[in-house]
Amino acid sequence: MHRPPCILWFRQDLRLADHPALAAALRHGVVVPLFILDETAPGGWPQGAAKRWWLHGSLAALDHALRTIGSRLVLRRGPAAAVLDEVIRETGATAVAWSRCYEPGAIARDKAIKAALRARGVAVESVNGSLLVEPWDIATGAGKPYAVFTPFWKALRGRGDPPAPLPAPTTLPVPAAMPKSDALEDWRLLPTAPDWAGGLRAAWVPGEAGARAALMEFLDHGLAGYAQQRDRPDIDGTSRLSPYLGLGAIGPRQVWHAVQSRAAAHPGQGGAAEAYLRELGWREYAYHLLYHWPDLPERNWRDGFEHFPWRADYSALQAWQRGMTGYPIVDAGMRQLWQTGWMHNRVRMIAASFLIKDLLIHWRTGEDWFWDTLVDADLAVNAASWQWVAGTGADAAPYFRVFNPVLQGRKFDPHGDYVRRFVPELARLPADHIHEPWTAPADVLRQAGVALGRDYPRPIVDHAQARLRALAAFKALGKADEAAD
DNA sequence: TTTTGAGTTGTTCGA
DNA sequence: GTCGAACAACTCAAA
Repeated sequence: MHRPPCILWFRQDLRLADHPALAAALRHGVVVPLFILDETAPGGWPQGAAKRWWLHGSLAALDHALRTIGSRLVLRRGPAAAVLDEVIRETGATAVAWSRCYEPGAIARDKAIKAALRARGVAVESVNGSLLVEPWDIATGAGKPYAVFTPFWKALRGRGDPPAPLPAPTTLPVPAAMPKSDALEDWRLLPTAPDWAGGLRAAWVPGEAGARAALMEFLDHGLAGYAQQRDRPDIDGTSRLSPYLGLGAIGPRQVWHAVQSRAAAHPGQGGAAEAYLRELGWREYAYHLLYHWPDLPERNWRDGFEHFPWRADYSALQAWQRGMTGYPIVDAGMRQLWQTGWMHNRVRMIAASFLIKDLLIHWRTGEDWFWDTLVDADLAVNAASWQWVAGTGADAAPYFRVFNPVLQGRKFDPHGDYVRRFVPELARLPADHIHEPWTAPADVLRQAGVALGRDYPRPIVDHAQARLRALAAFKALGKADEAAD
């Protein structure tokens, strides 16, 4: 007697280890692993181009991993509810399991699907597979969501370690007849004409095995120096786990426990481990914010910015996007993003500050660009981070904090190696001039083969002036508020 | 209820 | 060259 199968609906949890929904599906006996490409998904944030590339690689890897344990991935395209109905009909499944998503569009979709399925007698299990803590499961003493990070982190950290990660199954029973599957290639998630993904392929191995390798690399070579070196884009002292966390090739509980056990074995690394766990805490906090303020990606979290005089300067925006602002650390970051689908965190702040404060362009414009170009594009993290830099967000930077791209470059890329890597036309400039080529003596420029305005742009704005302009605009905002009151 | 201390990531200026 | 203060005020979280 065959038991009816359970559909495991993969979404942003494309892995086999530490997968509570998979464990739940397995308790039913037979499992149909399903991924649905739903390009009509509600919410207004269709997956960006770089993330689609990442998705392709992650799905290929997941299918491969499933085949090693006797199963395979079923790919279907269409509205999620309709596709689920189809697959339920085809397989006779009596249950569906998934890991929760927290984007407002996904919540609405899943709620409707869950109600419809249960009304028809299909069991639904939705579980937490992607967060250390459910956003509704942590609150201030007054029972409200946290609007400041530090107390949020203290509360989360104070809970001790999250549950230990679950092992990956060694075998996955399949139904007698597996439903048909689309061919991944037919989904055209990869760019063609032109194929701009060469830099992404060189930089990344999507999928669960790639995530494990990145984690090991970080534990062996990044963790010990993390507290000091995470700000150094030339050294790459970060974990580079963000794209894997984004589609769930690895989960935060796995990362947490791996870091903790490494720190336990090397007592000197306790401080570094805490610094890193705190960054996981920021990811959690972004989800906390998005859940409780679902319009975080669209609207200023902090009131009073509705009438801020953002500039519409298309040519400046384009210079920023293309890495042609004339500020080497900004341009290096924007080109790293374009080429590899990722940017070092410190440089993200510098580049974001430049767009918002130096160019006075709306943070949503930057949010959109990052959404399209980042392989780790994450609605919660992206929105929370842009709002933080803009000063419109929770716990935001004070308005007078304006990054100076020259000082930041000197401080965090002291030899200029990061700039040299991504702005090769400046590669021969010596370190003491590489972050402000426009002040380099003529003979230094000549020897380095740089003619400003020809090989590399002059600065599109004067930072000192732009800073004053920003300070005045943000200050006027406060006054306008007072006048309105 | 009121009070109090605190709040990711910076820069500039003047002593 | 180094160092502390100013840059604003506000709101949050907890006692």
